[in-house]
Amino acid sequence: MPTQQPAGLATHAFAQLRDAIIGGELAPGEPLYEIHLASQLGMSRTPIREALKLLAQDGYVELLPTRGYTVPKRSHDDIREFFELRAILEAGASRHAALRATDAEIAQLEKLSERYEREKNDEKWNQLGHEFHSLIIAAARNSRLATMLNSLNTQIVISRRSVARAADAGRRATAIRDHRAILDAIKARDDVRAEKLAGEHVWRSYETTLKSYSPDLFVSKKIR
Amino acid sequence: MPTQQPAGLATHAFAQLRDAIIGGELAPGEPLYEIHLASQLGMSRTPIREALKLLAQDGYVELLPTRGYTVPKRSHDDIREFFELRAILEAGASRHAALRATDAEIAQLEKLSERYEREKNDEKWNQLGHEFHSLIIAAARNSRLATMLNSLNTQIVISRRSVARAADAGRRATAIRDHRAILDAIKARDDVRAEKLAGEHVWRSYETTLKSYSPDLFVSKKIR
DNA sequence: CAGTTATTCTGTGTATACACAAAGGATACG
DNA sequence: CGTATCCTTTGTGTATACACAGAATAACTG
Repeated sequence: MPTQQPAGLATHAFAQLRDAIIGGELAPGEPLYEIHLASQLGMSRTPIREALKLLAQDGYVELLPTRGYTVPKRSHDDIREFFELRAILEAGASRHAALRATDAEIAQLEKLSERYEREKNDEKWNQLGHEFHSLIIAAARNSRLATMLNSLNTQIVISRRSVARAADAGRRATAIRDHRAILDAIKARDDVRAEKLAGEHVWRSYETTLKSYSPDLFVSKKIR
Repeated sequence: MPTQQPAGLATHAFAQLRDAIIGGELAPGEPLYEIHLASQLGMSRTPIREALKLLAQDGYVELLPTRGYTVPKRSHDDIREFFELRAILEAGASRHAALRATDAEIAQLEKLSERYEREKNDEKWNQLGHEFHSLIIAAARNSRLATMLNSLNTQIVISRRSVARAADAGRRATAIRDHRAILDAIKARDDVRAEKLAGEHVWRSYETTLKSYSPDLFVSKKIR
């Protein structure tokens, strides 16, 4: 039996709405009305309200003055901010992970990495990549950092959904090479290199995302 | 006339409670009851509830299973996480600020820095230091990063309040030297150096905070 | 017919009543 | 006197009713 600790309608509404937004069933720009959602989810306005307030604080929805909630549209500047932040945090996490990961964690990373390199199915491949990052984050031993990064990563997923991008072969090879390099740095306990590589890795994924988001506006920049 | 845009009792309650926690009027470990706070602030439970939920998400209060809210006690591990996170973010902000700050912003930083070095009053001196950091964060051009850092910084203030520390002469001199060095790096548009210096600066402030928090448990570590 | 003003309609903001679960203490029983 | 059970108390979780503000629309006027 899974963890059945808090329950609560508000929690349920939160998860339900968040997944709907991530899944793309609620498109950006779409208005969200408490009353409507309440009847739709079979509960009163109160728990819906709480869920929306929480979602708003995480950036999943936006509250217009007194006119209601909407799923926000992401501007190019928003995308940039997301990835900058993620690059900073992921780099920091990798640095700490290089110094703090247990041998068992490193072995697990190695295993994950091998499966990652072999996996053909796009969906599963993405999932494995996500697990790899999560494990590094866990090894960094900073719960607040972990919470932020996880929230940020799911939000970035939203941005990607909105452009229906493809995982072409080139991107795949690059990602695999990046992951391998980061793992090697962690195994060598080289925190400085792990930090640098993780930052560059995120930056590269930013470039591909941006490219598919709006090809004509894309300009290549030097990685630092 | 000041900005009178959102208003709302919930917003008011949020600010009121947050300031009470920061100010130390609500001590860590103290239980917070919706009903009590409601009558105390002259409003109903509803806006109080919202404020508490939001405060909980920011880490200002903690929600026990179904037994109510409390102001959380900070463990040494919490303090470490705070400062690690702040070091990572502040370093990243400084790096971007070095590349993006306008000449006007740099001039303003220069001015602030001079006042900072001269100011004798402890209270005002701290305030100026905070403004210095805020300006750098603003120059980094990342609103999400800014929001996180500001929230984090006020929470760190809480940890400090709880130990009533003194700004001794040594700490003051070190801080002034650090700020000057960071400013120089930004003026030189040297993002790598700015990043490194900002990280080290936060780390040093961690050491002093930890020292005053529990002198006997303090162990000096090498800065990286 | 255009521009201005009422009015209604739709949404959130707030207050309040009730449901329910858990902790603490009193009481009955061994 | 110790222990288990029941009851009361105290708190949050949820539902609902009302207040209020803004936008859209209808009506009115020149």
